[in-house]
Amino acid sequence: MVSDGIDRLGFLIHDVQRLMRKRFEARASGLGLSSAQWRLMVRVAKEEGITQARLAELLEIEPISVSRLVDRMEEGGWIERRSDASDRRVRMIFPTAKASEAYAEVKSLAGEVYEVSLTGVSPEDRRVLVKALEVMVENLTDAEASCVKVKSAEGAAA
Amino acid sequence: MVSDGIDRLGFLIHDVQRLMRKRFEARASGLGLSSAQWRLMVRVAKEEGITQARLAELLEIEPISVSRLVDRMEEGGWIERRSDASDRRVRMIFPTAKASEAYAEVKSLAGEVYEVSLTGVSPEDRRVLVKALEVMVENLTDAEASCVKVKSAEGAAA
DNA sequence: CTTGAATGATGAGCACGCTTATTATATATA
DNA sequence: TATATATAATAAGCGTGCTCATCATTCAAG
Repeated sequence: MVSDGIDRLGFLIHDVQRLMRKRFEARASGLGLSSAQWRLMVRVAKEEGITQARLAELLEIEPISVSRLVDRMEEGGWIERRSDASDRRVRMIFPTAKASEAYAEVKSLAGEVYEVSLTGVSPEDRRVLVKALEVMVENLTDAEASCVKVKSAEGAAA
Repeated sequence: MVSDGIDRLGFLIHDVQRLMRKRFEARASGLGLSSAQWRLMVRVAKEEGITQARLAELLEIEPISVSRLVDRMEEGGWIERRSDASDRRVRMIFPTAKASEAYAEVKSLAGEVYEVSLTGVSPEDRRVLVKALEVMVENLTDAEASCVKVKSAEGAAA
């Protein structure tokens, strides 16, 4: 049915993601910051004192993954855990001075990767690309619900 | 400078890849096949008896990663390692009957994921999307060489 | 034949995602 | 008050990528 490259969409997306991450990490490795850590850092910079649970929600990863990521970032001196006096269950996450200083530089690094990857793609096509990717995220996020339903149904049946 | 979404390109690509993988695996979990295993399977189906080293090259992952992946796929009954009489270092990889039987079904599953994710994206925009992704893979593959400091070695020596 | 480099595969151990289960705390309700 | 449920974080252990190191084998030079 599709011979226009759609049948390789998954492979393409996978490759682009892998190559972008690889290149970003080659650039940022001098700082000792991985792409996963950078994603988390962006959220912490936007909302200092954010909780781990909220980070998990925003990053759409599991709380345990945040826990491990924060462990390593705390070890690396990027962020700091502080207790919340009003709710002793939560850990509030703050960027360190080191993180605040590196922020603009890393953001610029990410921008460079985007520019390199989009070389030769027209502004118009860039808009179409971004729009298509946004639609895909929406479609797949919606789809997840029906997916989870199926899964829990399976689980209940089993 | 960029307020058109390009500054979120990495996050978008990351999210789409993660969601597509998640959805594919939710569908294929009944078969016990992960997306990484499926990528390898496609190569093995196209070239039975392919070596692990060649798989690493085609999949652009490290030989050790292929080794582990093949371990689990052999355990899962998807592929079979055979020795090469003419070179006792190599392990030739063959699909099992189970793999051959499942191939069409899994391919169809992948196609479904693509269709879901592209719902609402016009044929024209799909072409632009695929083309842009292909260009990005090229740019990032080229860039990789210049990225690693061995550019001089490659450029001068070659 | 022997030595040494190159190649194919793998082991050890790490990063970052996951599922499942546990602990501590907060909150709603009998 | 006592109990039940919900929430925040973490522990244990797995999959899939990585780097670095190792082993066996092949091949090129001597």
